Amino acid sequence: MDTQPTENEERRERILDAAESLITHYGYDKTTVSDIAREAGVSKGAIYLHFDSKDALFEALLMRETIAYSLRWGELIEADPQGGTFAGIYKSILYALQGSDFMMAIFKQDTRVIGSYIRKPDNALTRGRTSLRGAFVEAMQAVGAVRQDANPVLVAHIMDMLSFALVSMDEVKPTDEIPPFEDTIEAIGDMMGRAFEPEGGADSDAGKAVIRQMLKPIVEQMKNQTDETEEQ
Amino acid sequence: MDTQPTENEERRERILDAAESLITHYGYDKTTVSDIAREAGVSKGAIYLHFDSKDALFEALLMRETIAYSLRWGELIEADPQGGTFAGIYKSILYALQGSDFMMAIFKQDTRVIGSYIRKPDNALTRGRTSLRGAFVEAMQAVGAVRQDANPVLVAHIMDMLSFALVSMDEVKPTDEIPPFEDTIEAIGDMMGRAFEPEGGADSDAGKAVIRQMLKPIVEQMKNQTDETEEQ
DNA sequence: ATATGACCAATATCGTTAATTTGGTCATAT
DNA sequence: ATATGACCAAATTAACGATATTGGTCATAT
Repeated sequence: MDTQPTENEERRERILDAAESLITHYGYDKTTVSDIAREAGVSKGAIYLHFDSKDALFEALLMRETIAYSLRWGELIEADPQGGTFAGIYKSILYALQGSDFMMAIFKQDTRVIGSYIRKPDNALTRGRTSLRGAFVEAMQAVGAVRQDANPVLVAHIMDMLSFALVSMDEVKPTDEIPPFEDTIEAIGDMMGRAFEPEGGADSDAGKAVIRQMLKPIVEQMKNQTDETEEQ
Repeated sequence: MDTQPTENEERRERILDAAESLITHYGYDKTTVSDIAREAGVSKGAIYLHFDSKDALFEALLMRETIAYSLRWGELIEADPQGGTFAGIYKSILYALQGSDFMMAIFKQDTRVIGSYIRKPDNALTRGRTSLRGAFVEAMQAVGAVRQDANPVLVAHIMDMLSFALVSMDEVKPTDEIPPFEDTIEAIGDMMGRAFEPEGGADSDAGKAVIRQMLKPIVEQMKNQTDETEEQ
């Protein structure tokens, strides 16, 4: 149970770093395993000591980035005293996208980045896409952070729509007509607060508790993931 | 100044009908001029008596459908006593999309439908995409139908995001996880009302006046369009 | 006058083969 | 033990002439 990464773990991370950079830049299809090996400064064979296949490498990257992304918005929420309100949480979820072109590509299902991976049956993207957000809205409603008369399914769907549109509008409007990322997120947060939070304003701490509860399995899954790696 | 359509106008409409059906179904590239002629029951040469080129035909179709779409939501607004509120107007704008697969494809910039047309420099889709909605929100604000402290540009952008996402979510989520069109529109309308209408609730008639004013040039353009056709 | 469809140049698609690249392996070196 | 990169079968891409299709025209028929 050492906390500092072994040489192996470090190299695994380097490979994933290289893969992330190359795939977000050139896409899954045009990025070859040799490219990743060269970029990571390891031999091609070494890649296969860590991952069963190119697909498995991509899935590991997806897993790592999803977890990192979740932890990132978790931290944003904790850092802000008012971060636990419904609007505050959603804003953090959107803000945390900033800087991760990879996660943005995943959110917009960018076929140029994901390439042929998406077409594979039973892939990690179409699988596991069970509406986690519906449950989140319900939980927020249960602690009084969301208006009681709001429909959780529809609120969750609007959240999905907005996060998708946030990262996709560059394909619809010319860039110079799109407001800055931060401005848009603030406007969305303001709107969500007015529309879905209860009259009196919501309790931030209750919301933070919901988030901690929801992040718990993710953090644990991260540990399992590390264990599995060491088995290989 | 006859009100009933001439034989020529009727045939022009038939051609556009055929084009709309074929293009929404098979896309711009795979729909040939001969296909349109056959479907419309006219010769290929006849098409060129009405339109300069395949591109011009597409642009005429786009124009016709945009005008028809605008008149449709205009009517929906007039028909509803509360249709002139900010939320009411936006709901009508979204409802009017229903039934027109062509307009939906335009809204989502569906490359399968639009095909190579979009790639042409200075086409009718990228041109004329000047933010009409910003002006609309400002006008609504001027008559007190939108909160004074709302940023018109950002409100307009959120409207663009939501309408884009409304017609595009089928590419992100499996169909069975997407709520019915009507339910989503109602939820969006409810949200927009709570978030952007002034406290006391807005005056519906003032909003209708704004809409009439905005539709006026469109209706006139429709007349001009008809005149131009007769010149050709 | 008006509409037609055979006709044409330009472009796109197809069929085929050759050449290259790719994911993945494994004998070898360290 | 561990890492390497030459190596391989499978798949992708390039090349390219043959074929078919397309947008657009115009002599002809009505």
